[in-house]
Amino acid sequence: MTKRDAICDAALELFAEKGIEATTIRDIAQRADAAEGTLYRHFKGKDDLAGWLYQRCAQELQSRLADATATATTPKETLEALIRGVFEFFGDRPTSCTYLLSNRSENAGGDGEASTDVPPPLGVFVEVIETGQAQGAFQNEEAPLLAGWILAMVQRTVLFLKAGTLDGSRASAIDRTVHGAFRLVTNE
Amino acid sequence: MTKRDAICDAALELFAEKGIEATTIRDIAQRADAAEGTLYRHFKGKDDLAGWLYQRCAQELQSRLADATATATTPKETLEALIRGVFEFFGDRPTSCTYLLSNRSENAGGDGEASTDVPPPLGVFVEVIETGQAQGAFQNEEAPLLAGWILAMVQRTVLFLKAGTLDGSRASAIDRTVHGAFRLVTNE
Amino acid sequence: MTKRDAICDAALELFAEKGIEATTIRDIAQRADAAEGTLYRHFKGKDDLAGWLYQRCAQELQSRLADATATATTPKETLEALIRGVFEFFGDRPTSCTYLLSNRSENAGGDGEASTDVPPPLGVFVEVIETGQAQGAFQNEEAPLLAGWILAMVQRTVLFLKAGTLDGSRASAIDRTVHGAFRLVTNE
Amino acid sequence: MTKRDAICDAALELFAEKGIEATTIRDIAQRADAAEGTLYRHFKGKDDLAGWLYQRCAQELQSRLADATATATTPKETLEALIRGVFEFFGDRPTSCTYLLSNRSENAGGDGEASTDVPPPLGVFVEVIETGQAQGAFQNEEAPLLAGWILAMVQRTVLFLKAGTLDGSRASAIDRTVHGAFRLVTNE
DNA sequence: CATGAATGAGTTTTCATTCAT
DNA sequence: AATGAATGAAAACTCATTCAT
Repeated sequence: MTKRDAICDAALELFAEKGIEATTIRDIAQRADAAEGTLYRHFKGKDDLAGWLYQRCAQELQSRLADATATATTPKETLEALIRGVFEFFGDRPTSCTYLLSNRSENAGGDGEASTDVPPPLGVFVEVIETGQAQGAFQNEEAPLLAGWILAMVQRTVLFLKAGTLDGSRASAIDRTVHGAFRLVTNE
Repeated sequence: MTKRDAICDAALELFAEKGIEATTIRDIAQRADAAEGTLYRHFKGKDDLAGWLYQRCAQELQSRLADATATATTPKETLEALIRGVFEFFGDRPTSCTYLLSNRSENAGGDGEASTDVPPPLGVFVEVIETGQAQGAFQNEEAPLLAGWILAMVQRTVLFLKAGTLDGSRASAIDRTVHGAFRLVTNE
Repeated sequence: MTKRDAICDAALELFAEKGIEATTIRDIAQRADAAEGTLYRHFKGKDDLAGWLYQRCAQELQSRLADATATATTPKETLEALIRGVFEFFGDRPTSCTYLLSNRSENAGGDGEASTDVPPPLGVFVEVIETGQAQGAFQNEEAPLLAGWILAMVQRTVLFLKAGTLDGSRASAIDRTVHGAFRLVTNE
Repeated sequence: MTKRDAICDAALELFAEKGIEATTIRDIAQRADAAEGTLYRHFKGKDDLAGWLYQRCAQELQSRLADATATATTPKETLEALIRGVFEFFGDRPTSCTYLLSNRSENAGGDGEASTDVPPPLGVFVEVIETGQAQGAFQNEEAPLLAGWILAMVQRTVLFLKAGTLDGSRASAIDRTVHGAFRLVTNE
């Protein structure tokens, strides 16, 4: 593992733990066992690093969701695959996910979408919902709003799981979230 | 209006606009037309001020929701009143609401609940949902989870309203959120 | 007791406890149960107050030493009376004494003598010693040096008494200091 | 010479000249020709720096006194060597000595001994005096008290020397202090 | 590539002093 | 006389960034 990777890992952890602003270059360097100056050999600065990590996390989630939907056929199946994909992403890459969903990404994205605190996979959800609506499987609510709601539910469930305040198992929480989302979008 | 109030107002605005960390004491003092030292006569420091504002906002929302539910009789009506109460609070006190729902309050609360990024009114929602479940009006999903989901939906809708990315009117968005929440919790 | 007196008492205590610089106007006002501005009605500022207290303490010690030597006849008796007078002063006015002997008076005196950290009663001691030398009772060492040494011994003994690190009683420590001073100055 | 050393030297000088509280970080940085922030790379803050300097000075004096007593055989000789050692230390390291003896070290030491304003070498003096008492060469007064008195005398003489208020030469003042200490402790 | 001491601008904080009440 | 909120200048401290090694 190169110093660059060590710095990325350390920064991702710290950004997820304390937020970008509260994390200092020295914090990152210490956890990465690197010198402070080394960071500047690979990134323009802290904001650049944060933006880069954000993009990397978003892309990873994106490609993971693409995989998740590959085998699904109906809109309902696809939506379920998407939701499970987000949870899976959280299981495998908890730090990335925490960072991505924590609303801590703040201005890390740089673009306008981030400013509304909507995580990047929103678009995929919107597409699926629109398809479902065209097929009459989903109710006719504004698709971005439905997508936003579902993502918000997932995000909140992830936080509950992290906090350990839910009754059943992790798998059960995921099942219930899928079920909840279906209640929200399906026609009956 | 005293200088203290001016400082509170200025700080609330700035915290909502830019977040706590990005707001400097100087920012606050300038907008409040006060000297920097004046802030320290009334608060221990920025964090103390942020915590105090958080408590004040939370209490205001709390009492507003108490009022909102006063005339409601059935759980369904109460839940609707709560949701509309949150939206109303946002209409009347947009800054307080933005601050409260922005996940920017970060560690301003100081207590455990804040750490899961759950806004304080969660408890009121949980109570109503449990009552509804006892009466057989609401489905038997874990009450805190349902409450969390609904609050997450409301929060997201508020953000969409702020961003102006929704199709219909503000009133329509509120109606649709109430409707969505019902789909989530009611037994058919 | 007037506010002015309360302020003086509070300031003297705090100056003795923490030193002049480490004591804030607010500290004084709080302990005196007075407003911060009240101090400025009676004194020009903190330094003025410190100087005034220093003078008052010094004068009190001075007059006490004058009394103490009133009944003494020989230089030896007078010297003993002076030393006991300083200890007595410390017993009756511990705060004043602490302040006076603490080398904390720093630049409170304003004059040159204070800069060498020599407490004001030095002059009285010098006179007695010179008289004793003229009568052949005391050894012919430079009188200010002898006086400085004796005062230094007394000061150190006072500190030991305050710290409670001495074996015998307070009275015994005083006796022994007198005895030690005699060894230093008498001709056999 | 590194910046760190420059900062230490500058701080020691300023602490000795004006005291710790009256010395600002900017004072130190300017005299050391360093940026203010540089100080914080090496020390936690002013108090940390002061404590570190205090320890360094105390150790230096300690080791110097150890050297001074190496060739002495009798307790009397050793005591003389110690006293001359303190004066020598003052000659070679006037700043360190001034700082150490100035009662300005205030709470810089952090330990209990410093609170009684007793400079660290007290212990060495106590040992020598106890040895002398065991051999019958010194009078049977409490050893720490005798040691405290002698150190107080030396300290006062040093201040007189700095102030230039003594009649004879520096060497003579030292001789006379040794002589005075002997009067205080020897049996006849 | 890697280092970490040094920088200095910006931020927080303190506190003696003033002044309207 | 007494008050205490307000001031603002100065102090302490932080930290992203640079650069010589």
